[in-house]
Amino acid sequence: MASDLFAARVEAHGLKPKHVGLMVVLETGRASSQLEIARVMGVAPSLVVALADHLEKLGAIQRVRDPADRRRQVLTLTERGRELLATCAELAESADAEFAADLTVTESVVLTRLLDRLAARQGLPTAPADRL
Amino acid sequence: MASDLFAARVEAHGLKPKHVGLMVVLETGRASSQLEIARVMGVAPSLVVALADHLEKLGAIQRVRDPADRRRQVLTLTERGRELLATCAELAESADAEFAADLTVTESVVLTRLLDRLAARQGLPTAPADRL
DNA sequence: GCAAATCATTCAGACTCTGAACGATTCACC
DNA sequence: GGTGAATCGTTCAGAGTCTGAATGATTTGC
Repeated sequence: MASDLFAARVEAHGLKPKHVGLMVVLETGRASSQLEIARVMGVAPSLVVALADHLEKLGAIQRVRDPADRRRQVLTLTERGRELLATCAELAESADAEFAADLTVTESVVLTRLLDRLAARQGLPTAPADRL
Repeated sequence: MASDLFAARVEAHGLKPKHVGLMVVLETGRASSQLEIARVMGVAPSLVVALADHLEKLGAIQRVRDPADRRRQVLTLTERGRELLATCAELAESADAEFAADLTVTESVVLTRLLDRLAARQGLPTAPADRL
């Protein structure tokens, strides 16, 4: 619904919503290896490879072999990645704001609180990562 | 979110969410020719062809050339189609109910009213056709 | 040490949807 | 009335996204 708006805008930064989702996972420290990320995001590991390839090419993340287990690739956000993520957070907020433009303040507060509770119940992150 | 649940369940009836969306459009009389349907649903006309083909094969709709303009195909719901649609409506409601299981009654009422207003503002049908 | 399991990667393919053609029909206009 | 432009449905090739099986590298269990 409003995610389409968000998707269109992050595209200007060379990103798809799933790329942002991956960065959110990294930022919140919910996973570091690619397989963990795949599980958290609910997608196939092969897709994480493609997403990480792109993010690495953009300079948003770093891929480092875990010295303790050299099968694992440890992904970390770079400074550039954090900048990008901050920009995307702003885009998400403004998209939400536009979408809920004709709600009163109290209404929108009520709405976001209800949705947060539903998201939590669903085992999802409470943050704006519901746009994968 | 909850639409995934809905999608999985209508699949048991040989339908995708878009098929249900098309039937809702017919039921609400918002369009009859295929091109109108495409515009209302926001999809390409060629997709409507495929959706209608499938629904016709299931016996849910009828395709009749408009006598007044023989370029147009007029789609109408059959009795079987109305039955299917009723079943889908139940599925949608139960999926919603499960999804909002741990909300109080007043909370869920507030939520649906807010979402309805947002949908209306967006020019969407107020009905459960937000699952396209 | 060696077999089995684990992680990342590649690749083919399924699925959904779009846009450009094309045939049939209707409309505008002279 | 007749002709060219527009409209509707349809087909088809292809883009985009995602999955699952196969492969290679590495680690773990025993």
